[in-house]
Amino acid sequence: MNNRQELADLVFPGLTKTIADYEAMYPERNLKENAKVTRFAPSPTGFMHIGHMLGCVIDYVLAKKSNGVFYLRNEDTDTSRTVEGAVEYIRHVLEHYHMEPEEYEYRDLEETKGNYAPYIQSERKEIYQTFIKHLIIEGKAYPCFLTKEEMDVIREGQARDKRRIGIYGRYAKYRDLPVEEAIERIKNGESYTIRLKSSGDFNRKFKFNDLANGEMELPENDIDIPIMKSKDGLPTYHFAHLVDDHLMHTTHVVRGREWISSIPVHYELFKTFGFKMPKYIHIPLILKKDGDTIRKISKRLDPEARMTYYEEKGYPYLAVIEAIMTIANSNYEAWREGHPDARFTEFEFSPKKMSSSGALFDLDKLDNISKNYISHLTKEEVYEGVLSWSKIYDEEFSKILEKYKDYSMAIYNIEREQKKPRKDYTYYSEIKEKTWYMYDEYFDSSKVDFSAYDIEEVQTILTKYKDIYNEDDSAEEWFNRIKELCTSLNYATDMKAYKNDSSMYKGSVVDVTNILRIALTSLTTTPDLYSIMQILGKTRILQRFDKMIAK
RNA sequence: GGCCUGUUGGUGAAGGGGUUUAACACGCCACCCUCUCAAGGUGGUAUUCACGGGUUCGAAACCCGUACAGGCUACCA
Repeated sequence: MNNRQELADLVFPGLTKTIADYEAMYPERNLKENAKVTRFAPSPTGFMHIGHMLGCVIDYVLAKKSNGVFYLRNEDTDTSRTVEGAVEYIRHVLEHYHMEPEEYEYRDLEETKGNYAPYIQSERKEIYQTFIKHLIIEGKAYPCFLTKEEMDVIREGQARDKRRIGIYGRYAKYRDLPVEEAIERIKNGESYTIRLKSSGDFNRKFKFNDLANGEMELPENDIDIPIMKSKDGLPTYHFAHLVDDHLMHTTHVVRGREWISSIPVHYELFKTFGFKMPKYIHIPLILKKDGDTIRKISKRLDPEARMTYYEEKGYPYLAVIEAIMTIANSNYEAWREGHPDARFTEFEFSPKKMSSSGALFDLDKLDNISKNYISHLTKEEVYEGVLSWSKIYDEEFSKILEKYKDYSMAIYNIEREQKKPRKDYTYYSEIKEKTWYMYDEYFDSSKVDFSAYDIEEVQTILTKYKDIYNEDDSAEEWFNRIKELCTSLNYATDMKAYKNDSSMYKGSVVDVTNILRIALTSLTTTPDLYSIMQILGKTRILQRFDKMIAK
């Protein structure tokens, strides 16, 4: 038994499997050629960012389009940051957006699916340790006894001397410590971390091809990065990435641009083990315009950074995905025009076409997409959408919706079933604001404001209109009747004539219809009045008129 | 300080040496249509691709500098 073996056994006693054992346990996936294996691998911090969502959607599209696998992995190696309920929240979001992973592990449900389990990193500790142990035996990793204070001193010194910061070269104090001495210190109970014994040369460059950014030239890593933490023996992100994506046979890693600077580390790690690197797609950061400056969207400052924002507002989930796809590939919109009914996963996503600089997430654009999307739904779909939204966010309104189902659907159907439907609902939370006056529960005649008009004139018009109103009128008959009323009261029916010489008239049809509109809805702007009156029905109409006349 | 990566309109962007007088979409503005809105229609919205040099008959596109912006530089992911 050589010394390094003794050290490895001391650090990791009782590990029974080898790397080869694990590789045998998790064999190649049996997939068609070019099938992509992607993963959504969030840290359970309890919230989800629009940037995470971008990555997640890309992962999903890549896998679905190629008949590959999209799986969920819980990256909880930082135990101090894990938040209770975070995984449940992620599950909720994936469900809400209908992007359920094919492989996952939900501890709370005691439910695991997939042949590469566990999918929770904290449950994979022994696997990582087996790989690290191998490195120690090979002399490619070593225990480091640097304390936090010592490292602070090193860093400050490096900063002062304008040198690169990090534990490398002569700063790696323990990389060449005699193995016996390391064994001795561990036996004495000293705290240590395991570091990679880097063999890279910072002055040497290597070429790396990123699917989104193309080829880049990066310096080799020469930093002895920590691969295992002293606190709990869990690996750092870099090492978990190596082991998991190797064993789970991930083909494409989608992650934020901030990871580009870690590529040299990952490159060295994969090279050290002789594993094939997955392909990488480093996606742009999502930026936001703040006054005159553009900055990274912030979960603290920008409510729209959090995915909860979109649910609370009631954007249809597919509208949000459409907006995200547009950010991902700007040719998506053109594709969508040609394939109005295709699912977004049919789109051939091209990493090369991603913006390499940051992407501004434009809420105006989202609103437009969402409006368009809602306008093309059926009245039943809109009803279902508002109902399920209001059940969570506006219980009172949901009761009303349930009570007046057909009536509500009729409202949503105004100018809907036509080639170019109305677009006035941007998200579900807005629907109540735009339709409340249709419900007697919300409409209040005493709050109708006619101060812009002469009240006696209003009452005359309403009284006269009541007499001629016929609920069976067609739209044309309805309007003709209003015109007749106009003529008899000296209001212009022809807008051009009225504009030419308004002094000849008391007002125009616009005044008359608006008076009717206000009396019935209390608003000056509504969708087509005829449709509204058809839906309100005779009883409600007469009731509302009478209340105004009596005032 | 070091290492990377960017920079095309109000926004997302297309374009990778000459059909670019810079596509498309959103936004904005004007007009038209019109019972108010919404929608729709028509037109407008970068004489120019951060700046300075160079290569070339020709550059937004290729090369070199500069400026600016962003990321990383943790026993966080």
